[in-house]
Amino acid sequence: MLDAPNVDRQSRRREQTRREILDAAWDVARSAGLTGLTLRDVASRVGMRAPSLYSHFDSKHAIYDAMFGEAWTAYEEIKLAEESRLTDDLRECAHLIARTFFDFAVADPPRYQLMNQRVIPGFEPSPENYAPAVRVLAAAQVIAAERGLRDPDDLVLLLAVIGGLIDQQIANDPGGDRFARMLPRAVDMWADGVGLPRTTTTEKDTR
Amino acid sequence: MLDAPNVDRQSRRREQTRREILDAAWDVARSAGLTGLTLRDVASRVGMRAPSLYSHFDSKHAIYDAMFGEAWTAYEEIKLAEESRLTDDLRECAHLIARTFFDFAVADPPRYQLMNQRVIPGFEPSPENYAPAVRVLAAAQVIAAERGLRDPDDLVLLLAVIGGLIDQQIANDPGGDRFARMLPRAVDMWADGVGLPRTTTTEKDTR
DNA sequence: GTCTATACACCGATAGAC
DNA sequence: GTCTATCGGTGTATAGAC
Repeated sequence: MLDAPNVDRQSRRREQTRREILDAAWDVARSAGLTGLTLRDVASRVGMRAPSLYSHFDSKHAIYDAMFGEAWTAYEEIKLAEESRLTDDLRECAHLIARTFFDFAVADPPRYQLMNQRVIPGFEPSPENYAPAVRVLAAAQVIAAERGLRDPDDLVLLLAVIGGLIDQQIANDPGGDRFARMLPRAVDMWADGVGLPRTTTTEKDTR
Repeated sequence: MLDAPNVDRQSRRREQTRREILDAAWDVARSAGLTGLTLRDVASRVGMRAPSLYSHFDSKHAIYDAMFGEAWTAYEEIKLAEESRLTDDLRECAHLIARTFFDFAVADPPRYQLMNQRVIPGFEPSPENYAPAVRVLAAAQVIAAERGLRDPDDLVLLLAVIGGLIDQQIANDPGGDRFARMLPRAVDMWADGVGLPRTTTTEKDTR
C-alpha cells in the first residue's frame, strides 16, 4: 500500500503540471492560431523541452482533446451560472443564451474553432471530452422544452443562427461588432418563427 | 520584340502547369484536409519535386490564395447560371440561393473552410482573389434589393443562417442530411422575419 | 515517474547546378 | 524550369540520467 498523502501530493503535482501545460497551450493557440500551435512553443512556456510533454500527454492530439473538453466545460459552467437569471419566457432566455454564447465564442476565436469546427486534420474529440458538449446541448434542450418548445430541431436552428453570426464576426470583422449587433434581430426572427409570443417589456437587448 | 505566337504558347503552357498544380492541390486538400496539404504531396501528384512549385507560386500561401479565388469564382459562375431561374419572388429566390450555396459548400468541406473560415494561420486572401467574393455578395445584394429587400443587413442575416447550418452539417453530420433538411424552414423563418409575403404555391422545397 | 538528449521523418523554403 | 542539396523547423519515438 502506498502512503496516501504522498500519492495525493504526487497526483496533485501531476495535475498541476497538466494545468500549466494546457494554460500554455491556450496561450500559444491564441497567439499563433489553433493549428499554429507547436509542442516546442508550449514546452518552452512551461520551462520544458518538447519531448517532456509526452510524460503528461500521449500526443499533440491528446492536448487538443483536453483543450476541447476544457472549452466545453468552461462554457457549461458559464451556462450553469446563468441559469439563475433565466425567466419563464423562452424568447428572453434565447436572447440571453445567444448573447452569452456569442460573447464566449468571439472572446477566443481559436477556442471556438476547436469547439465547433473541424479544423485539425485527423482530430476527433474522445467520447470523454465530447461529453460536456453533449451535456450542454441536452441541458439546453431541457430548458427549452420546459418553456414550451416542442421540436428539438428548433433549438438546433437557433444554435445554427448564432453560429453563423459568430463565423461571420470572426472571419469578416474580427474585433468589431458588425454581426454582434444583428444578434437580437436574429433571435427575434427565430422566436417569431417557432411561434413564441412577442415579449411586451421594453427590456429587450438591442445593443 | 518577341515572337507573339511563341509568347502565347509559352504563357499558355505556364498557365496550364498552374492549373495542374491547383487541381492537384484541391485533390490533396480534399483527402488530407485543408491544413493537411503539403507541397510535397502536391508536387508528386503533378510529377514534380516540391521546390519546383516555386517556379509557379511564390509560396504555399500563394497556392491557398489562388485556391481561394478559384473557389469563389466557381461559386460565382454557379450563381450566374442560376440567375435565369430566379423569379420575382424574393422568398423563392432565397430558397433557391440557399439550397445552391448549401450544396456547394457541403460538396467540398475544405473548399468551404477556405472560403468562409479563417483556418490557415497567417493566411489572408489578396485583394485580387478576394474580389470575386465581394462581387458575389454585391450581386446578391442587387438581386435582393430589386425584389424589394430594403436593409442590406437582412441579406447578411440570411447568409449567416445558411452558413450556420453548413457548419453544423459539416462538423456534426458529415455526409448526412440532418441539417440540410432544416434549410427550407430556416429560409422561411428568415423570409417571415424580414416581412416577405408567404408564397401561396405548393411548390415550396421541403425535402 | 520526470525530464533530457538524441534521433528520425517530415515540413516550407532557398541556393545553385544543369 | 526543374533538379539536388540543404537549412531550420515540426511532431514524435526512445534511451537513459536523475
